[in-house]
Amino acid sequence: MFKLIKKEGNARRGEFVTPHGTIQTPAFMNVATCGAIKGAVSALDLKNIKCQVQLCNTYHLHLRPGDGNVKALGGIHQFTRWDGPILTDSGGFQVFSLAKLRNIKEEGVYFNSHIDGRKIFMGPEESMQIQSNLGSTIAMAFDECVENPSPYEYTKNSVERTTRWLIRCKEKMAQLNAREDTINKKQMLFGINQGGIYHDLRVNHMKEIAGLNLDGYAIGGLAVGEPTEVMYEIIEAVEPFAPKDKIRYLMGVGTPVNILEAVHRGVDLFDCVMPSRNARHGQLFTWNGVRNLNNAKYELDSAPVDEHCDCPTCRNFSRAYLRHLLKSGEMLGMRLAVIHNLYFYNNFMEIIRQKLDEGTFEEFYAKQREILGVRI
RNA sequence: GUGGGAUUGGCGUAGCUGGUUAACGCGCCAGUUUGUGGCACUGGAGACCACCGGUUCGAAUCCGGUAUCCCACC
Repeated sequence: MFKLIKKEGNARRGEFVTPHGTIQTPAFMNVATCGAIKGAVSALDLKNIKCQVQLCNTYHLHLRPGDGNVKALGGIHQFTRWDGPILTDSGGFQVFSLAKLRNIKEEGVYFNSHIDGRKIFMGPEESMQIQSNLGSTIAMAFDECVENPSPYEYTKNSVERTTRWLIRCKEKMAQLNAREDTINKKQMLFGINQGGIYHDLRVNHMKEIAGLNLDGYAIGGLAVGEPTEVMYEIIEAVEPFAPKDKIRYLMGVGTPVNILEAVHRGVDLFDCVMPSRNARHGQLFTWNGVRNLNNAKYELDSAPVDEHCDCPTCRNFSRAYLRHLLKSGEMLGMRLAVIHNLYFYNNFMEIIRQKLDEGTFEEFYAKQREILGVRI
């Protein structure tokens, strides 16, 4: 299902074939946690911003509107009207981000709903059942994303449990895919590497899960507070042990520079809330660096956000207009900003693929890593 | 006309039994945001406390007057 087309150093150009279409990699997944990209962006807009794949969240959709309802309405593709690939995050990250309301046991995790406080339970089987009901293209294994920093012993025990959970996920997924009434009988499953900042735990875990013949391999538990250098080191440590013939996904990352660095180190797939969240707060990514549109200097600036951008926002609207809309709290301001940032990310990935095709990625990497993070 | 109340950074207010750098919200300015509980979070600039005078070691705070505004009554 994953075809490695070309390599330049460790950087990989590939294709990931799914029942909902082929993803050209490296690729960025557009985050639509509750079935919509925050900022009033629908599946119809995704066609115009070079989106290949979107990411929805198991935990959030389970609570609202309920995975049973989504299944009754034909599944997440029919529901959101996006017919391309959809990856569902397992709810594992919510174990981490809702830490104050959780109780982790061998069988799974007891949460309190953030909506009404009601007690809910999610384990590997429940997560797979929910993701099967949603009918996503790719299901993520149910894992624990340990907070950073965590003690070695805690992390070790957690990783071992995450492995046991992964085996249960795989078994449950096989059962569900064999059922008559399953929406997507070819639902894929990705495993998730954990181990905090401990290289030996990371490497051992990756070796262990590499033998399970999963559809893809994610690196989780990074970009959760550790220095970016530590993140890069862990990618370097783990990469040699990730199967060469499987797609690699770095969860939750990151800035354009982070992505560039990770592609350089052999990662194929990304997702991050940063382009959408930062857009809503006025921070826009451009080829010259990062712009804060709230800044007073844009009050009379009639240029587009990025002169080198062909997105619907930049083709039509000025920095001054966007600044005005954002300052006024108009929804349109967020929408136009989110559209720009997601287009920038998706286009950025397209350019990376192009450079890999041409064999000029390393040159591009060396130049852009100095530019993309600067504030302008 | 009489009585009562008000006047504090751009706006709305707190502080008023007198005591070091006058507080808060909004706005403004800047920064943060990494598998999205939250259109968020952090920081900053900005006020001779309406004006004039008095009491006091010391007044945004007490007293007198002036101005403007609000309410009630005639």
